[in-house]
Amino acid sequence: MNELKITLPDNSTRIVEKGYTPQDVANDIGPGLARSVVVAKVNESLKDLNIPFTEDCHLELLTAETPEGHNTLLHSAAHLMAQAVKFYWPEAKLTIGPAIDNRFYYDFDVKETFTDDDLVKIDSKMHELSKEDYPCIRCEISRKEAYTLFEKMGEDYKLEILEDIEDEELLTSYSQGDFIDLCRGPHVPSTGKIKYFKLLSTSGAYWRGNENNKMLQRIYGTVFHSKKALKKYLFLLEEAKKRDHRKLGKELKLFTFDDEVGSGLPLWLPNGTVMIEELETLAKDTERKAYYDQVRTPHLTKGSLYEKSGHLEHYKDSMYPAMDIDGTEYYVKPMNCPHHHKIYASSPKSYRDLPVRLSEYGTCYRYEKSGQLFGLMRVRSLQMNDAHIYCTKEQFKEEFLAVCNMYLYYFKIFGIEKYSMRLSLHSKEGLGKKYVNEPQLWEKTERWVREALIEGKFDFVEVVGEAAFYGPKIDVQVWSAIGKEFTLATNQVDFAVPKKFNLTYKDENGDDQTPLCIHRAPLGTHERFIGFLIEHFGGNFPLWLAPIQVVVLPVSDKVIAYSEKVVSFLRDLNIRVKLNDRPDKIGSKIRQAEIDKINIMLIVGEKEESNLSVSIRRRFDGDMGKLSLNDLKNLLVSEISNRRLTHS
RNA sequence: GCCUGCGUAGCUCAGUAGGUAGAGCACUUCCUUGGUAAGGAAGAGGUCACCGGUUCAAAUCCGGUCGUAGGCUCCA
Repeated sequence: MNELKITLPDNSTRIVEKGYTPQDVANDIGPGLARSVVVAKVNESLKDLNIPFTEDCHLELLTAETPEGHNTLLHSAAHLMAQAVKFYWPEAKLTIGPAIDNRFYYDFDVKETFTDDDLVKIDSKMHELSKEDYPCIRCEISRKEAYTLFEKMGEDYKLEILEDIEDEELLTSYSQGDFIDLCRGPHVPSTGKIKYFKLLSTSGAYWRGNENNKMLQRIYGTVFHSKKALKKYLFLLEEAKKRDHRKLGKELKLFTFDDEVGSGLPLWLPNGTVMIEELETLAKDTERKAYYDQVRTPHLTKGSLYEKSGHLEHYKDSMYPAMDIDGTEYYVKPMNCPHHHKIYASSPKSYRDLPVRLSEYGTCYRYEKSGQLFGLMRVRSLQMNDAHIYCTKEQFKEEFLAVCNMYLYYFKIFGIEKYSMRLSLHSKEGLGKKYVNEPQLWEKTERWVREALIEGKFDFVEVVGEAAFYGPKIDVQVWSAIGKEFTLATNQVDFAVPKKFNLTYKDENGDDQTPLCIHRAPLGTHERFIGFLIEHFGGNFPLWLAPIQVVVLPVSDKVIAYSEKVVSFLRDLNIRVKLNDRPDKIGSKIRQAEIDKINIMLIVGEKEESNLSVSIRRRFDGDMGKLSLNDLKNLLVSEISNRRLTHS
């Protein structure tokens, strides 16, 4: 049989001779596709374009505009970069060079570190190598051949990688010019396909991501199918920097850090404090409606409490060291749970009392290592929107789902659409170490959580080895403006600690039972949540959340008295209003208000004074004409009390 | 914690064959009373992050500390 049947995505078929390759098919279809195709999908698996067909198959020809094609291009660009690095640093040892979200990197073991000048040098060498258009040649090799080859080349890391590859797996190498790498592929057919790239940054990175291993030199870069797409990506990176909460936090005077206070310890300025207060008000309203009770607990606690809870054992390194008080060790609290357990235990409980929902906006302190600190997203003093729900097994599902739905309720208020729910599970290897050694309980609670999520129709992904030490959890992941991933909110099941604290309730038969505990923080920490909101809104907060809601701008000194009346009228309505009575022109005052991202500007002159009105100008909308004070009141009060989203 | 940058006025930044500092904005005062993104003038403001070293002389060179940026590792 010398003929094969190739089925294309539109279900059309082509009969080709044996020896035909995906690239040949692309050439037959047209020169445009022949040029832009980077990789083939043959019966659902990705293959190089120049591997001949061996059987009848489905074929999809992918350009770098598709996610999988882009991935292949990124990966090939990593090889091209490695080739350029090897040209200048022949002694550099290769490790790994994968594609990641819109970028690629390659880790090298080199004596010196790469400088910005080196990047320029490597970049231009890459362009040369691209112009040479070396074919990327795939070669199947035996384990022994691979071992001999890479040993001869002195590529120690490749030898280590070889040892980890399963015996039966097919080994392949890829070469282009005089560069050769152990790689599974697939790759673009030749280096000429890699044209529109830019090297972005360098950094250190541990071999195999283990901090006990040697630190390697990493170079990040990006590549796209067109110059336009590359420029667009670089532009987006620049735009993202403008939304960075650290930059906006300074510009909008929300928070600050001071060397003499200490790193990771934010000082909340008046504007930022307003936002915290608004968040707490929202949380209190929401929790009151959901039958939570608020509690308060101290910042200091004896070490024995954390020994009992297991926190000292699991998190001692990230707790502030103990202070000796009259011979007893005390710690500043890194979390509120043990205190809430003690509140639960302060009086006997019946099944009729459950669920018990205790909430607190407590400040905790965690000794995050210096390198982990990141603006408001990772801090050492944090205010948690915390609560613990104690319930029976029968109540668990409903309570758990109610918490998940509370997330969604909040997300709707803030217009948060891009997030991902992660079901974080334990790992078998971690039992007795990272995780409490209760294999059956783990299985059982993980099943409950999974079932609850499915029943509640939540989309989620499961990740092994990300659970809390006492149980599985749901983490809501979001991304900061500059692309860092963060856990914004968390919902955790605890089947272990209530037992350690001897928490009980009497069931219908008068027997003691241990409640389950749900730890939840839908608004995470105020620090991180506000950091996220700053970037989410780009500093243009909805009116209810804005530190300064309204600014009154008198056209001249003649109307200052009337302006002050407008201000006190609004202040009496609990609206956060400021008066700009500086002797500047109105244009200058408007400009200042725009820079401060103030939502509503009220322009007041003699015309307005004559009929007790104001001229309203809204950010993004411009001049919106005159309004009577009463209409103004209705507009503002309705928008604020409904927590309306004014703009995205 | 680790790797590599960086740290000059409140903010954004200039300032190298080492010779004790400059701009714009902001701030203060005065003039201007102006209608939807910058009116004008004058003034004040810095132990060049901190500590130590080299030197006749250090913002500049070297070492350390602290802070910060990009990553790595970690995150109850």
